[in-house]
Parts: sequence; C-alpha cells; structure tokens
Amino acid sequence: MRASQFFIATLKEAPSDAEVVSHKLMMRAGMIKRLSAGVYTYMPMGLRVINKVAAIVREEMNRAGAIELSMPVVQPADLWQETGRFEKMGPEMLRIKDRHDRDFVLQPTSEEVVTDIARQDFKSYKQLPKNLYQIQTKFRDERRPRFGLMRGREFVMKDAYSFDRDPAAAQASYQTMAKAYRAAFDRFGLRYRAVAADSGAIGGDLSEEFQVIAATGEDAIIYCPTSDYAANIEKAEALAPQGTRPAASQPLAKVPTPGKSVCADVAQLLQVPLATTVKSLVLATDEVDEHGAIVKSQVWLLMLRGDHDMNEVKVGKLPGFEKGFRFATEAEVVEHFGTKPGYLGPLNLKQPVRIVADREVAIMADWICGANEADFHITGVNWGRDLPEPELVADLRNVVEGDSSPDGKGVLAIERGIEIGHIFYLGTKYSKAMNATFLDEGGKPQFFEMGCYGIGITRLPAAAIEQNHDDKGIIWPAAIAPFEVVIVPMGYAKSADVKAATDKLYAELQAAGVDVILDDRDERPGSMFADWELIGVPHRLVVGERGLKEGKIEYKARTDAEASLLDAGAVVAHVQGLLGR
RNA sequence: CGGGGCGUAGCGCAGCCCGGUAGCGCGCCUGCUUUGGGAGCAGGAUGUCGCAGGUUCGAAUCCUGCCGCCCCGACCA
Repeated sequence: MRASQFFIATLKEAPSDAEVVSHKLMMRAGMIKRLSAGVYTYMPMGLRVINKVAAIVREEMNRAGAIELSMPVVQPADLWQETGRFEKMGPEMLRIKDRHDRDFVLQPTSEEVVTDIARQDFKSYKQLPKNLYQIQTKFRDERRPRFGLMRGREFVMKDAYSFDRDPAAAQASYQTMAKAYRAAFDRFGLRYRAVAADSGAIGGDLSEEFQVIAATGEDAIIYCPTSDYAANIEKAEALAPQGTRPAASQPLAKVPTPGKSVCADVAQLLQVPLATTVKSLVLATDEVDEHGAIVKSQVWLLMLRGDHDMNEVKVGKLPGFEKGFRFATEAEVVEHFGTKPGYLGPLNLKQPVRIVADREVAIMADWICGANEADFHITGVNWGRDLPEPELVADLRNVVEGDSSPDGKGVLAIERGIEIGHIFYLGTKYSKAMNATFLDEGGKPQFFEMGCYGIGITRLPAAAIEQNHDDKGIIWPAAIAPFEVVIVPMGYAKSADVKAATDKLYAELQAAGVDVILDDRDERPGSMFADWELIGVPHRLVVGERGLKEGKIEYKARTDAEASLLDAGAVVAHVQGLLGR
C-alpha cells in the first residue's frame, strides 16, 4: 500500500469530546469518526485493525470446529417474544417498525435466531455437537455510551452458540471454546487474564471473562500471584474468617461523633482502627403483583466492616433478594431507624428489620456502629449481649487486596481490566423457552444444552491502545497493527537514489508477504515520523541519502528509543525475523 | 434515567455579561524558498453562529421551547 493512495487523516488535536486515551488516539490517528453518540464509522486505517482482529478470531473459531454463518441484524419481534426478552430487554434493545407496522428489533445478540435455526435443522443427536458463530454488527442502546469504541451502541461482536445433547457434552464444548479463546488472545499480543465470572442464574463455575489488563479498565480483577486463581471482583469469594469471636470486653457506650457520618471519619475521630467499625446499609426488597405494582416491601439491614464494600452480585443471591433489591428510601429509613442515613445501626430500632451480617462482622466483638441518632455512635457493641445474633451470616463484601485466596494458595491482588470476551454455559434456558429439541437415541425429544461465547471485536483495538500507548501515540502489537512496517523515504521525489532504493525495498517486502505501507506523500520528515508514531505502526524503515552512501537503511521499532542501521541487503530478512516468519 | 456542562469553519477555541461588519491557531488551496523530527514568507478559500419561535430598527449575543453532544452514577462485548 502506498500512503498517497490510502486514506491518512491524522489530527494534531483530539476532538474535545474524547476523554479516554484510546478514544483520543483513535480519533487523532484517523481510525474512527463519530456519526452519533456511540456510533462510529470505522475509517480505512481503523478498519484494517478491526479486520485483523476478526481474522484471528475467525481462524481460531474455525480451528476449534465452530461454523461461521451470518444472522440478520434486523430480527422479527415474535422470536424475541417467545423467550420473553422482547419485554425483558427493555430500552436497551432498539425497536423499529416496518411499513406494515410490524415490530422488529436490531439485534443486541442472537440467541433467539440461532436457537430457531437449531430447532429447525438439528433434528437428531447425530448432528450434535454444533457450534455456530458470526462476526456481526450489534446494537445496544446503552444508557450511556462512552469512551469511543470502548462502549459504543453499535459495535461488532463475534458471537458463538454451542448446541449439545447433554450437560457433559455441553461442558466439553465450553472447554473447547475456553481453549480457543486462549489461543486467540495469545495471538493478539496483549496482556490479558481469563477470570472466573458470575454465571448468573445457571450457577456453577462455567463462566469466564477474558480481561485485557489496563489501568483504565472498568472491571476489578482479583488474582493470586502465587497460584492460577483469578476472578472478577463480582465473583471472588471472601473466605470465611479464621478463628472465633473474642469475648466482649467493653461496656456499651454512646459517644458523640458530630458530623462524622462515614466509618473512616468516625474511626479517625475515636482513634481506633477502621476495622473496628461496622457500616449499616439499608436495602429493601419488594413483592409485586402481576401488574408490577408493589404489594409489600421488606427492609433489610446489611452490616459490613467499615473497611469493606458491599458486593451487589453476592447480595443479589441471598435468600429473599433473588428477585432484585434496591436501596431503601429515606422515608423507609426514618420509619425503621428513627433517623436519616449517616448514623444508622442495629440498636434501638423503631421498627424491626431483618439483619444480615457479613461473615467478618459476625465474629467481631466490641465494635462501633451508628446510634440511630444524628451525631452519635455506639462503641463496645457485642452480638448476643447487646443485640440478638444476626438472622443470616453471609459473604456480602468485595474482597480486598491481601485477603486469602479462595484456593488457599496465597493472598489476593487486584488489577483492572477491560472485558473483551465472555463465555458461558447456558443450559436449556433458551431451548426450553423456544421448545427447541432434537431426538435422542431412544427417539425422544430432548432440549439442547447450550453455551454462548462472545468477543468484542471493535472493543479490542480500544483495549489494546489503553494497554499500549505512549505520549506519541499508539503502540500496536504486530498481529493487529494496521500495517506491520512503514517505509519512510527522505526526499522520495527529489533523490533518484532514494526513490530507487525505496521502491526496491517496498517491492521486496511485499513479495515477502509483509504488510507494508510506503509513505510516498513526500511530506516533511518530521510530520511523517509523527504520523506513523501516532498511528502506531510497529516497525519503521527510513531510507535516506545519508544512509545509502554507507549502504545502510535505518530501522526503528515503535518501542525503540533510538534507530539502528541495517545493511541494505539484509533488511528484508531482518524484518521477516522480527515478524517471526 | 438522575446530576453537571457544552453546541461559533474539517479540528481546537475566542467573541456572548454590556445587541451594531463573525474572529484566532492548526488544517486546506496557490506561489516561492525550504526538506532527517509536526517549516518560512506572501496570497487565498471555507460559517444555515445546533434548530424553531419571540423581543428589537438591528440577535452569535437577550427570552422561550426543542434538538444534539460530552462528563459523573446503576449495566455489559
């Protein structure tokens, strides 16, 4: 490719609406162009990257035995009504009507359509297992699209769906995908981690996320440096604390804590460790009738140590919380506690609430909590003596750095990640809803055991940039760079020697199968260098009269501080070596 | 959806309070000079000032409504 015939649209300044580094750099490098909130044109330079990501994913999916197809972006509503998701998906699913006023949706995912295919075409157990995938445009009308390709409304996803005859076979299909994902992610050239994830209603451990490590990631990843344990913070279990509750040693005392409503302030004021305080979170669960109207509400008090945070996923699994929960309203808080939030505690309640204690809190003695009176806390609180034992003791909190690893092989560390892939075992959720069956050996219909597997194709380049950039621009891993090598001639139009050497090198690299771009724009050197560093091409060759006199061509990796000189005749072999060919 | 902010040239911004010829930098075009780290000089092109209505002799500027976009919180590839 010659730069003069390509589309290079770099900017010195990033548009002001770009906030994160990947968004800014993709805009500046001319890789994407915003059309509407969360909707982007993939410009030629950006599309090359996306296509390389897709090609790697496609190869690894094919290698793993998955079969590519392409399902419609516009899908009829009736299929979505079969699974109830036409209602359940809510406003995140974009709905449209055709000229006959019939409902359609823009696919946010494709379980319904693929299950419809399976029930029509996979009639016998002999046809199983099957894994169907597509690399397709998705649309999700996010509440808040942001960060460019990181959270777009329109994006490209590889979505695969496996169909098996029984759970054991489905788990084998899942493991095949787990392996294929590792193979693909290894090829991207990014630092990533496969972490255990919350698997929702299905249960079990068959859900993993593939997280690209980046300080700006939206997810917290828990891992154990001395073992292979890794999990999303939503999922990571806080082990039951060792030891038993010490005996009470302090009397109950009400202490003034004016203006100190958060645990950290109270601990500081009273000169005690934060871990001796207990925070009270007031939640509510609602019983609703068939019209969705609230019939009855239950108020709960969740108690966590002052230095711990509530884990909403764990709380959502508590008995009584499965159907959803919310923070209590201020009116509910006042009704039950007699005061507004800030100084709440389990003592001197106005109305009974149901108390759930975190496992850490349950073994504490002589702790501090709010007095249910503004500007006062109570110290020396003890279970059993001052209040009844909690109704329920459970793991309610996020793990923190230094906690023991659930596998018992060390202590946990935390880093941040960007979720690029997610695989999980679905069971018969969709096959049952859509009555999708095949005939087993006995001629009896059985529901398909399903799994689904996603990779955010257009999110991946953004994650790659978040992880790999410097003050000059993007640093692509070679596998997904828009071009592997750029040739930058000095005075291409002026010097016959430079032009001849450059054209020869360009032809040789092309013949060697290298994805090379020749910058024949004849710009000034500084702006060419700046452009390619911004765009992030991993290898740069500079051809100039200066070097040619010595028979040399200059090489610089994007990550090198200084350029080095190569013998002109050895350049192609050198580049092939760098690219591992 | 709740809270905050912004819409003026392709991009970054000033002008708005206090109404009176629409500006600056980058980019773009032409010419000359330059040519190993975002060149210099000279000349030039580009605007429904987000949209609609109102006030006024006169609106980018004041008023009303609408639209779009971004940021912060609950979700997800």
